[in-house]
Amino acid sequence: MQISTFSIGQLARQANCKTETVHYYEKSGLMPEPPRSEGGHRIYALEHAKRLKFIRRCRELGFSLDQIRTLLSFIDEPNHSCGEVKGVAIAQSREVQGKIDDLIRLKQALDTMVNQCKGTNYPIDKCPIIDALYA
Amino acid sequence: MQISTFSIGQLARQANCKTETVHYYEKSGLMPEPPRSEGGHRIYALEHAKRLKFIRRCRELGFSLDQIRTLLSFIDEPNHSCGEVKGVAIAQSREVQGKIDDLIRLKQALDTMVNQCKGTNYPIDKCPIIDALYA
DNA sequence: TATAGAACCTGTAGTAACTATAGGTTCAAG
DNA sequence: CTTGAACCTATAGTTACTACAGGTTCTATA
Repeated sequence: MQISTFSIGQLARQANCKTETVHYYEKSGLMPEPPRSEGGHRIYALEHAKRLKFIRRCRELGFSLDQIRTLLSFIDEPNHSCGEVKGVAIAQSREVQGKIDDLIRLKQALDTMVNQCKGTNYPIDKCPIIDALYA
Repeated sequence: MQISTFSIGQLARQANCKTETVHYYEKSGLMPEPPRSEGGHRIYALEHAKRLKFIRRCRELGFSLDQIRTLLSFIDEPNHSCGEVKGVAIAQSREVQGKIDDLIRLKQALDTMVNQCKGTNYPIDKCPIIDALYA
C-alpha cells in the first residue's frame, strides 16, 4: 500500500484555508517546498498536513507569523526546551489581555456616548455623540 | 489681529499623529485640500484642527476610515439626524463586544496550555503546548 | 482514447491604515 | 544671507493574506 499524499487543494481544505495561503506560507518559509509531480504539482504528505494545521491553529490563537516561525523552529530543532515555548505562549497571553483591556475601555466610551443620545430625529448639531468627538 | 493658522506639522502634533498621516487623510478624502502658501505649503485653520482631532479620536475608538467617512458626511451635510449617528456608534459597540468575546476565549485557550506546562527544561517532544497544537 | 473542465502553476497587484524613504523646495531664525 | 528644520511629491514597504491573469496538468467521463 501507498503512503497517503495530498494535493495543495486537499491540504488547504483540511486546514481550512486556501491554496493561495499555502503558497504564501511556502514563500514566507513556514511551509517547506514539497516534492513535485512530473508536471510540477506539489505533493504533500501527512507531516505537511500536521504542520499546516499547526500554523492555522496558532493563527486562530492570534500568533503572528513571526511568532509561529519561532514556535516552528522549536519543533524543527530539537535542542530547545519546553520553557522557551511557554515563554512565547505567556507573552502572547499578556498581549491578548492588553488588547482585551483596551477594547473594554473603548466599549465603555462608546456606550456612554450612545446612552447620552436619546432621540432619532434630533438634528446633528445637538447630537451628543458628534459633540463628544468633534467639539 | 490674525486668524490663527497652522502648518501641517503643527496640526499633526495637535492631533498626535504624523504629517504623513495628514497627507494620507487628504488623499483618502477625509481631510480637505487646504489653501497653500506662495511656496506651496499647506495652511490650516482651526476647523481643520477640529476635524483632524475628530478623525483621530474616532480611530482610537476603533472606527475604520470608512466609518469615519460616514460620520464626517453626517457633519458635512446637515440634513442628517442624530439617530443615524447613534446607529453607527451602536454597530461599532457591537463589533467591539464581539472582538472582546473572541479574545477572552482565545486567552482562556492560551492560559490552559500555559498552565499545563510545568517545567522549564522538559524537552520539546513532551511539551504540552506543542502537543496541543501540533498533534 | 479523446476531451472537457477542475485544479493546479507562476507572478503580480490589491486590501487597510499607515510608515518610511528619496530627492528636492521653502520657510524662519540668527 | 545662510543654514537647517520643515515642508513638498511620489513611491515602496508593512501584515497576512486574497484576487486576479494567463497558462499548464490532471482526472473523470464518453
